[in-house]
Amino acid sequence: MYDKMLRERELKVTPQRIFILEEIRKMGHAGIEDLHDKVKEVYSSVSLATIYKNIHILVEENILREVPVHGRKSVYEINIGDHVHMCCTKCGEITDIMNIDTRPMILEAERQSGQPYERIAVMLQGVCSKCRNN
Amino acid sequence: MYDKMLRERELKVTPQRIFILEEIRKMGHAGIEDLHDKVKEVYSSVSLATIYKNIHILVEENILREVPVHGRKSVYEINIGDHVHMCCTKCGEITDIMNIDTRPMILEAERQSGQPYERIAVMLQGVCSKCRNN
DNA sequence: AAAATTGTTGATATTTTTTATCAATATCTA
DNA sequence: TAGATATTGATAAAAAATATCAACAATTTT
Repeated sequence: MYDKMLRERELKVTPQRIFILEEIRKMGHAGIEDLHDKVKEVYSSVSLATIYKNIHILVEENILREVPVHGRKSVYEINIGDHVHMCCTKCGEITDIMNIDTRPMILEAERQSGQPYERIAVMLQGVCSKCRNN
Repeated sequence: MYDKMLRERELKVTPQRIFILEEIRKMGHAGIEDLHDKVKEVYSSVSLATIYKNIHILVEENILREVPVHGRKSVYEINIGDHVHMCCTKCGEITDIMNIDTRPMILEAERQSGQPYERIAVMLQGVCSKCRNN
């Protein structure tokens, strides 16, 4: 699955790398430290540097995307294109909101400024339904 | 000007603090290190810790806002409420886009998820007109 | 206006986070 | 399967952020 993506970019298909990608997909959004912990469960000797190096190269190659978060460290997700994020101001959980079309906002910005935009990152902040009901 | 905002929150009005706020307003968006350099020009002995402490408390008190940026450290701006940011992928400059209404997107998200959102942060990425013409 | 109170500053130490280095090893190519 | 090349893991180094605390400044109280 990720094999092909890596090969296309001439990145070597190592078990650690595959595991990192699969873990991020499972987790949805993962921080460096979370990831390191998860990977260690299987590759107990994995170095933190390996996590950093992989995250960097995978973001550079557009396989992952960085999601910067207010007040804490970035998390990373599989690059599935632009979409809206929500961050709970109480528990901090980050979730995707997939059904909001961001193109109208991009088009409006392009119309106003006369310059094209390649990407848009939207982060909504509020209390999630789980926290709201507790 | 910032005196009142600080007093209302029972923060002491120190020259360093005022200068930091005025400098951020002038610069539009400032990173910690930029700020430290600017403040040092006038208060040559200002400690980096003072910059950090002020940024933190001023963000907490909603006088400043953090603007997280992909691939680098956050910058900070005077809190003028939600608005769209643009970051040039070539020169890195961050600018405000003031005339895009973010409420429709918030309303749509609220309609879909049935939960309220207090804030929205939008970051557009593209090559700015200055870079485009060079 | 001086004294008391309280918060802030600056200096520095410490911690945390990230990057660099490099030999050993694993992946891939031919 | 051998050779070329990239990746890993260990660790050192650098960079970024936070904690500590005495001296000081802003504000409040008297």
